[in-house]
Amino acid sequence: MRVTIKEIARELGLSHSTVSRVLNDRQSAMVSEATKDRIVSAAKSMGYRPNRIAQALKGARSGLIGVFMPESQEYFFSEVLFHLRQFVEEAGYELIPFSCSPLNVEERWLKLLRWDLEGVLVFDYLLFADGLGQALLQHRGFVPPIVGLFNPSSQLEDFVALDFAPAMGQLLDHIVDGGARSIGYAAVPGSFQSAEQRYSCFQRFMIAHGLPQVRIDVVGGSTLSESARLSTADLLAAGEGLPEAIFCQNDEIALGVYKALRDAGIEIPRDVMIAGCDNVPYMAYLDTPLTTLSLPVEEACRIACMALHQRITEPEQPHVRRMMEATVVTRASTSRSIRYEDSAVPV
Amino acid sequence: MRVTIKEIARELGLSHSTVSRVLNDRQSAMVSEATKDRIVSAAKSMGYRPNRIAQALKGARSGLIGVFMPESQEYFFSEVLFHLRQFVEEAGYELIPFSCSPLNVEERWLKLLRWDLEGVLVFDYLLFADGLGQALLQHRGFVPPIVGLFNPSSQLEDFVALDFAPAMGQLLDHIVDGGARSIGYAAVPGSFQSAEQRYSCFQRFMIAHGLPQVRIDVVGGSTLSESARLSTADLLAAGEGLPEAIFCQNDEIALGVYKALRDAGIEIPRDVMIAGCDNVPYMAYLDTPLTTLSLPVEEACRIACMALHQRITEPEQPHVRRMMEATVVTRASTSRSIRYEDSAVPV
DNA sequence: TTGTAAGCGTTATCAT
DNA sequence: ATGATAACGCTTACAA
Repeated sequence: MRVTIKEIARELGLSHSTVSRVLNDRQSAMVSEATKDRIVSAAKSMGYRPNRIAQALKGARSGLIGVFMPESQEYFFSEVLFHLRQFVEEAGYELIPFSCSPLNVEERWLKLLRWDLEGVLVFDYLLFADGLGQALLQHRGFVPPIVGLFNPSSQLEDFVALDFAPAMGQLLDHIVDGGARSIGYAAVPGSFQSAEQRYSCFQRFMIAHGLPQVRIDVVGGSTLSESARLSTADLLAAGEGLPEAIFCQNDEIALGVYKALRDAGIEIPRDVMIAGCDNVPYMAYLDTPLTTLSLPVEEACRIACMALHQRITEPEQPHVRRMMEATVVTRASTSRSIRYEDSAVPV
Repeated sequence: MRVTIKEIARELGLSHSTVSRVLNDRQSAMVSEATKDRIVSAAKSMGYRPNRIAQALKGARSGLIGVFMPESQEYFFSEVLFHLRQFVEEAGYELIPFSCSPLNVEERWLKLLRWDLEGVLVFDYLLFADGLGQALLQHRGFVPPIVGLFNPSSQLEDFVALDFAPAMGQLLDHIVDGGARSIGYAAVPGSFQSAEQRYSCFQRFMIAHGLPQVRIDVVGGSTLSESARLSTADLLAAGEGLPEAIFCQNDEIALGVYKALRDAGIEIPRDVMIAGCDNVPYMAYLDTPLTTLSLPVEEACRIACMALHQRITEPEQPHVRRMMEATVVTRASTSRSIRYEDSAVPV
């Protein structure tokens, strides 16, 4: 059996409240040194460990923070999870991730809410897809503080999101400067809002510059990279000619496009330039390193965790609606003349 | 405030036990249809959600399973976490990850034990480094069922681990068949047991075949790939000559080695063959796709979760000490003649 | 300085 | 068919 404070109390002939006092160091000031010592050493020798479940039930603090996230293997999500865990644990909470697919969002969200979490971090483009989020948040009953992640048009009161517009502009300028006229946009059709923001940036830029744009739909395949490789191979087989540059919704897609082109003997960036998004570290090690948009993921996670912690401890603080900017990491895949070694961006 | 069964009871002029009965569908057989309906609809309209913390405190089941894991950004760990979460959630639990660094293993382990988890999945080479694990498990007090992950020499009663020996043998045969004589082993010095198993396989093979071996220590740098790239570049600068093939402890290291060689104008596999370990999917998309050892991660996670679930529900079952075999994924980075498209292994 | 008792939200065993 | 009550392990007024 588990060792409880009652056990210790019984063993020592004390009451369990005295034991609790000492072990929590709450009102232990007024406990005699003698009994204090007895209790501490008994606790140690008996292997006492406070029961967080009981503490959570009693007190206001459960010490748990939830993450509501898509069930995805993309590098981006594991990177985010890594940093969130780091910051949440630093702040003395434990992080409990709830993943969901488009099919069970509501079920999982309700499951999450059962754990009386102190706060929740939400990839909220997911929650708000199809207005589902509105419906969910209007579920009656208490909902803990929520901080939204990475949705620039978040409906939530607190959120941290990314602005791709400036970086997209710089990147497209750089690509056009390099001599490309027609530019393709490779993406999974029907994507989420944060991705659509990138697409509308792209469209506006192309129209403003009077350049021809091509949409490359990434479909089929088992993984994102594989989908992209196959879709690009199909495009090549169709023989309709390629755009002179391709911007990809993320680095996984860029990798598949890259591979399909290389396998077809197409030179990058000479024949076609490629750029991705997310700055997946592996992409810097390709024979032709990939230009990409870099997201301040760690910093965003830090801010999100701080915001949540603050909302938990001081509920009346003003909202946190923080936009952060992506930056361009120019590498060889878009650089026809100079070969940039790494992340230096000549503006 | 949160809606509780007491609230509902008060609202309806019933006792909270009746409400509980109905909402749990336990002894609700003997509750009149009328009140049953009233309770269910009241619960719905008031937004009642059962409090898992209270349920956990009362009953035996907390519904929580912990993962004790290193604080690492390697792809392998996020892959494992992804699959564990999937299977654990399928079985109706929630997964709560506890990451730790070598510096705070004990502290984190004790934190974990406070959550009266129903079971724990442990990367136990971590727990058992320096005999710490033995010490930890001998902490007095109740310890929940534990299943060890990926440590072939696990001290735990239940574990799932990987056997690299057959795959290592096949891979080295394949490399030697391809014409390489001297082979390097690139690794971070002072690694864990499961990595050391690979190294001793390598050593035995090389000695048995009378071939010269080179140890390449991967040190410095901020990420594993970067360490490997720098270490390899140093080796090249030293001008001592390279081995004809290099086996790398994992794919991240292989990627860094690959990049250093390519940047130096060295052809792969013509001048030097490279192989890695872990089958990180990105590595299949390099200009010269990387040969690697593929681990049955998903299957191993499935078995580990099943084993834990079984140990929880039927504690008296026999131990699960399951070894699974890695397989060779032969790709172009070790294939001087034929270019293998993907995973086909000609034995 | 220490003990008693109430209560957190449940479930479960009694009564009624 | 329903209600009263105890219990899970803990914290915390309040009493002694």
